[in-house]
Amino acid sequence: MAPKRKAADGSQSSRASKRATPVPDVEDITSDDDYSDGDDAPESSNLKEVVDKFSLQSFSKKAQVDKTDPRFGYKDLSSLPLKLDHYNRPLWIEPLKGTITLESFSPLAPQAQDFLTTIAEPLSRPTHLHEYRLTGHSLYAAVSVGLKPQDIVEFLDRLSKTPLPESIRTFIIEFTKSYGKIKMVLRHNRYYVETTDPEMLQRLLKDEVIGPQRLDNTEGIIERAAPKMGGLVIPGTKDAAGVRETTQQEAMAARNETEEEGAAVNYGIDDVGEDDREEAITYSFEIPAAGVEVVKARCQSIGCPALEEYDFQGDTINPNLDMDLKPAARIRSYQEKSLSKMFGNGRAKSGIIVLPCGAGKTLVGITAAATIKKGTIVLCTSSMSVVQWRNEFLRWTTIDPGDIAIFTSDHKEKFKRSTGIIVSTYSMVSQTRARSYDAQKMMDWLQSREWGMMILDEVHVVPASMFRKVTSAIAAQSKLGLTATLLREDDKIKDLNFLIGPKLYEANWMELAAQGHIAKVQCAEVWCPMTTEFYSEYLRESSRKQALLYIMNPRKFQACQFLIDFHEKRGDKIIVFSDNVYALERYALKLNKAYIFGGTPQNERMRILENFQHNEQVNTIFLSKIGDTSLDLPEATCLIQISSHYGSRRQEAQRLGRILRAKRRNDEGFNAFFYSLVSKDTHEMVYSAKRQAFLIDQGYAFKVITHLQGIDNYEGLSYATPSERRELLQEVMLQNESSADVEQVNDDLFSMRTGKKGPAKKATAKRSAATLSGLAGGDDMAYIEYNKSRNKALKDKAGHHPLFKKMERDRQRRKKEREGAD
DNA sequence: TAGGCCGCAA
DNA sequence: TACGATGCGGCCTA
Repeated sequence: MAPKRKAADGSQSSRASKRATPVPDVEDITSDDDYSDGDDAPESSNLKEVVDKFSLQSFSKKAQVDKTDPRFGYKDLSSLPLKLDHYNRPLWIEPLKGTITLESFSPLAPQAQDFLTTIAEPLSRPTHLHEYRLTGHSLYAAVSVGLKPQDIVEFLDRLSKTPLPESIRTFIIEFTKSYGKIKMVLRHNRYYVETTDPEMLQRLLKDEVIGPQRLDNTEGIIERAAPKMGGLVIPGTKDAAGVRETTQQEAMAARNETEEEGAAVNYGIDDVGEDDREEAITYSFEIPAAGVEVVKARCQSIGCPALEEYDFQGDTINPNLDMDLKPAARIRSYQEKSLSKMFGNGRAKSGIIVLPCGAGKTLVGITAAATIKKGTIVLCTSSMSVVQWRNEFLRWTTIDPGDIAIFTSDHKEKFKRSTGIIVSTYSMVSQTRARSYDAQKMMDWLQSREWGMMILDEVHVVPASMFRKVTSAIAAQSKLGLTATLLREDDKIKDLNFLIGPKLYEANWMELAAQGHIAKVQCAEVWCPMTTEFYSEYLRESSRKQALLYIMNPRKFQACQFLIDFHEKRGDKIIVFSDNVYALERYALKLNKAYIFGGTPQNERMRILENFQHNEQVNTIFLSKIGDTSLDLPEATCLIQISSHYGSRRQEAQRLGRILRAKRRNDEGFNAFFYSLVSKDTHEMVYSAKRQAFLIDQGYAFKVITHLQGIDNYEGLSYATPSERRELLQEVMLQNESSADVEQVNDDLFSMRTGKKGPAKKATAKRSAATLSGLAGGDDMAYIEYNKSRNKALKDKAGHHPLFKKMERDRQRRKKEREGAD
């Protein structure tokens, strides 16, 4: 069934999801049957019915009859009547897809923007027009922070230029009717299914799966007043500063419900201006802990997923952790806003917070932990960030160092007292192969405990098949995912909705830059023409080798050299990124700069980074993709990208993130510069366009530079003469061969020995023939000699660089695999 | 304690 | 799309 629906509007929805952080359509909520446990055939068809009933598409069917001209795509609103004072209203609402376009120059825009980020998914936010979309999950997130459907409808109607389309109104009302109505609550360490809607309660009790789960020995249906924000104050906020003196003493003992009259803060959505939650009554019934998974799966499959909330203030069984933010610590407004989405009703909601790099994700996680004050487990991608997290905890909070422990392969600690914080890596926890004895003991311990919160750093890695295991392996009351780039090039990002929870908050990069929290960056794409020699080889080669040709394009090298020199003279600190290690090394050696790649030993890395940070003489470093994630980079102000991983938007965003901390310089209105060097008329252009999509949706404008001013009379430009370029080409072609297919090609070039026969080998031989003919000059001997010494140099290097050994190993292994397959 | 090996990610 | 280059973390061995 799912494929059929997908086929119906596949092209449109997939195109939309490529634009920005992809958002699942309504249909996605349940289309993956393999994830909801215990789904058998009749249930699935039932679930399809329900989902269809609630999908925006089905509401729009009627509207689709009078199809608008397809040339205008889905944004043709010409058939809708305009309100008389439409120029005062900033929203265009599209009835078929639920796309909302905001005129961000309207005076009402700031207010509208706040609201829209709550109820809809941001798709694209360039300077003048912002695009959002209403989806099931966005509405889910909206109701989970306490918004009422009427509020949403009213608000949209008020700001829309056209009367609110009926399809949208129905969608919101019908959808929210069942969505977010059910809450899974843990109170005094007992699990309750809770709802404010008596009808829903009846439906649940009659349900063949959920009904029997109800515990009989309890008092049945429990009625109680819905919780309010009460005395909860998020530490580090302005309110906390005022409240601290008065409440700290009591708070130290235990926060409890009697604190109702404490300095309550309105953490709801201020824009709506109404908070009628006081009188709400909730109904709940208890289920056994073992039934939680079953009930959650069932709720998901009947189209009304249960919100997971943790009533940590009422949790008297899990011991409290003695930890507070240091008095000096203040969190920023957007951090506070994101946390208020999480703690909107005084409980901890599970979900994901998206903040750009350098905007203080760690502090958000730490503040959340300091708010809950229960045992917390933090998971990171690398052991380096494990150490950083621990240090940040010690830096920002009053936690006793003995209460925070590290669990990695070479550090297996437990905290001293009854509760505390554990920092670990995903791979440590999701390991399926044999564990060392210590690790196993540690894992048993982790799994035997109940954690107040699980913080998932770089949460976009969680959907990977291995890492997703962690969510079930460890029992945590609430989960907080943090990431800068909620992006993957596969479609697994939607899995996060049921693995972790909805997206609670996504910051607007441009806004943070305007407020000075992150750097303002000038992005530029520099188009470097290919030299004729390189281009003719490029046209001849297979795609794998084309890549090396456009990376090693001499004009690109010159552009890089020129830009480095230009920015060094301005006093910038420059990072040059290259995914390709060969190019990285060649560029760096030629320009006499330091470079770090995977094979660089740890102490060497430290030495280079140290110098880059403090030594006035070292202003440029070259990094392989090691710099994308796993290096703690010092502040840089200029970034040049010479080669990158195909069309990965995540990588582009992550790299840009490396200069977002830069705030020193402020000439020309920019703090930092981001250059992407692209060889013109090659496939690189296509990738480059794809890569930029995310940043453009965040509002960045890429300036295209086709000619660098002043490069013509620049002294000492490399590869200025044709003979130098030819030499480079020769080198590249040879390196290309040996790096891509060393065994076979070397057989062809340097020995008379005929290798094993096979189709792959034949093709290689043909390619290398073409290569030879393309090289300048007739004296092949000369360059064979040259190549020999080059190989020797590589061999010598192999002594110091594990990479070269490993490369060789991998090559051998692949070769064996190929042969084995034949 | 370093380095080999393996599985995994995107 | 599939592919595959590069890198990482963990366990095991010398």
